[in-house]
Amino acid sequence: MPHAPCPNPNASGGCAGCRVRLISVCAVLAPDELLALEAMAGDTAFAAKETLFIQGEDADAVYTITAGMARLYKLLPDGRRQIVGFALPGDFLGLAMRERYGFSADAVEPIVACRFSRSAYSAFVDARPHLLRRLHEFATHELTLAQDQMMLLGRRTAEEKLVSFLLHMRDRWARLGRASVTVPLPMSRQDIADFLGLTIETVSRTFTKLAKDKAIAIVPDGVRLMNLERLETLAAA
Amino acid sequence: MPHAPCPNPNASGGCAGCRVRLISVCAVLAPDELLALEAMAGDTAFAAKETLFIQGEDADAVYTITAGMARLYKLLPDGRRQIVGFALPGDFLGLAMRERYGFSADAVEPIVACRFSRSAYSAFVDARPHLLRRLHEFATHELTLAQDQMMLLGRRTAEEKLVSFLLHMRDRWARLGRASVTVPLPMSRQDIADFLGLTIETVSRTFTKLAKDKAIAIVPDGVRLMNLERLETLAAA
DNA sequence: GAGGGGCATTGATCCGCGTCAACGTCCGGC
DNA sequence: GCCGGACGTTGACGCGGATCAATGCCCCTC
Repeated sequence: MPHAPCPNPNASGGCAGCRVRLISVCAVLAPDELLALEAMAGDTAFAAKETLFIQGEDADAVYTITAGMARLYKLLPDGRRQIVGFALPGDFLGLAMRERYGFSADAVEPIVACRFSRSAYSAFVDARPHLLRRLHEFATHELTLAQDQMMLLGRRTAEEKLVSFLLHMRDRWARLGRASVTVPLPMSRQDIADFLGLTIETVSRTFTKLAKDKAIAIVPDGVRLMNLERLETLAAA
Repeated sequence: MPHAPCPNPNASGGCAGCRVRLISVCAVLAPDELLALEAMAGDTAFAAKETLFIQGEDADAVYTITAGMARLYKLLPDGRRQIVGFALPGDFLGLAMRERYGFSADAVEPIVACRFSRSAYSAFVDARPHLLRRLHEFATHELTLAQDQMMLLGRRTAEEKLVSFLLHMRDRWARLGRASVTVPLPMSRQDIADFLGLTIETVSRTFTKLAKDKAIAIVPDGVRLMNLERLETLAAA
């Protein structure tokens, strides 16, 4: 549920002034289309740990994240969890546009998201093939990432998994204009473990080992990449 | 490379008579569009183990499989392999429509595939939003399957992996009109292992264990599901 | 600033699956 | 019908990462 004081980053300027517009699906929309979209959009804020939606629920809304990070995950009946992705500003939730959500999503840290009713958004897309094309590009990009993640989960060691993850996160932050050797990791160790198919203890031990080897330095809410060459060798192997 | 005697299943009737048309992306095309598509199509046959394309190559063609099974896989520099999917009749290879192939594909058994040059196909799609929509549905379906596979690879045990795989293959054959408790498995044990993130020995041992438990029976080129209830319990857990 | 709860780290031990090795089975060729 | 090679199965053993358990470290609350 949206929280009361909504620090809407789009408040001034609307969609045209949205700071994630150019990296989101909205980048392909013309000014008049942005205005039409704006009429459908509802900005919502979510507190840390708050739920956006749950796997199996009626998919009545789609979202573009404008601030913060969400985790997307599936659960087994016995509680085992697999995080299938982390959503950052500019990311679109609801590519599938199915009747029901295929995974659950909740906020790692406070989030602001642009919300659309699925039926309205679907009609909007149907009338705009260039937006559909954009959505398809996003979907195939996600599919490629998912296949990379299959390789990681099925065939890589714990150390390779963690290093690949760090380099991947660095690249994602870089695309958001936050290129740095310091990689923010707002998610918990448990989240990282559930993304990489490991346990929290193995994640922690592997971080410690990499830090001992001076490949990384552990800093508050993230890591600093100290030896990129070595890290890239570990990830490539 | 295509082999000489090409047993083209579409030869009589063209696209309109294609036996996978209604389950392929082509199902949404009108008769006149099928004729236009037919002019672009080239049917090709591949022998078992023959390569359709290799990861990283220029993606100059897209395919719809019309007969046989292909394996889609990624390799690490040291030879570790992850199979990201098996393609069956009706499946489309080239959803991404990127400059380069994101994975390699080769024939598990003799294949017949409908081949299109990527540039021509891309132009064809651009002029037909309903086909783009169909491709997007295929892409999001693949994405959902990929996320299920992430759950399987990251969080399931060897036995759960194998049972889930068997039930999944049964459902795929069923959608092709070959519903049966006997599940054909034309791929090798090594292929199954590389799909499930296991070794060939573990796959073999797990098959033997399931057969000893009378949950399955191992038959030439497949398995017979003997105790569906038990198998479904194992897969759900 | 004392208490407490959530998260992370570290150590000891265990075990599922990988590794290594031997053997069996099928099948195609000559 | 014998041979050879590819593929599959089975057994013995080892290891990477899971499990179990204790401790540490924040940070929040009162």
